[in-house]
Amino acid sequence: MKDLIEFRADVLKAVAQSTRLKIIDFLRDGERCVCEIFPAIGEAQSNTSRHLKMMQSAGVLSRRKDGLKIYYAIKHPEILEVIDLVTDIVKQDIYGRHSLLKGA
Amino acid sequence: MKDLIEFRADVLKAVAQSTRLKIIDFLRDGERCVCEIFPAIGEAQSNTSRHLKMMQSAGVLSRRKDGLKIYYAIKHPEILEVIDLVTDIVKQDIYGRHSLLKGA
DNA sequence: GTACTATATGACTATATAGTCATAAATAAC
DNA sequence: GTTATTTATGACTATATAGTCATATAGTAC
Repeated sequence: MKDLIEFRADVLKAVAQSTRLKIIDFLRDGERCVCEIFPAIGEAQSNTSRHLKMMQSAGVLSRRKDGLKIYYAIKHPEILEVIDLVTDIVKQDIYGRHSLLKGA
Repeated sequence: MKDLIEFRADVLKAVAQSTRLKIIDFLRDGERCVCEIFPAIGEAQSNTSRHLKMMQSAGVLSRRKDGLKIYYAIKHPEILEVIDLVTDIVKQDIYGRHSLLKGA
């Protein structure tokens, strides 16, 4: 049976990919249906649907059905804190290291 | 060139795997050499070395050489906050969902 | 120099992942 | 019923990842 460490890895994996990070950023303002999400992030509907399902399975997104549409939302606000902390790390470390902030 | 979103994905990927989470947990108390890390987590030296290198490349670990030994440490304390937040999510959500807390 | 210790890496296998395209399933409107 | 809309999924390809084993590299002790 899966233990705590594997569940933690699953949640982290669910947010550790560019397309999924774009989805999460788009969901910051609240729930959105698939038909709003995939054009916003510039990915195919089928690929977007797979990523949404994956994040829901990991416990990162919630899913609500309303007629034809399926609305996804960020399930735990802590996920946004996680991403903001990682953004801090990147800005301190990697961005500096690669001199991407020449203009800043 | 890599953009902010890809660097964030790299950092998250660096912590989104069981073996690497074990390493990070072991490094909570401070820096350790490879010869201490791999027996502690129960992995082969070569595999441990690859994971350490990967985490250092992503900016998650620092590396210090002292004679024959290489000491790795958590570079940004925010990483531990990230993992603690994810642990909270798992305890709220996944652990509950899978009824692993029957005794709690 | 040799012998030993600690770490990294090349070559490989097996599995997982991201993405595409076509299509299925479910609901809505008529 | 038919048609249109929205989402999910099967089948597939290409790439990435985790791990193993043997060996190379770098430093220490003699």
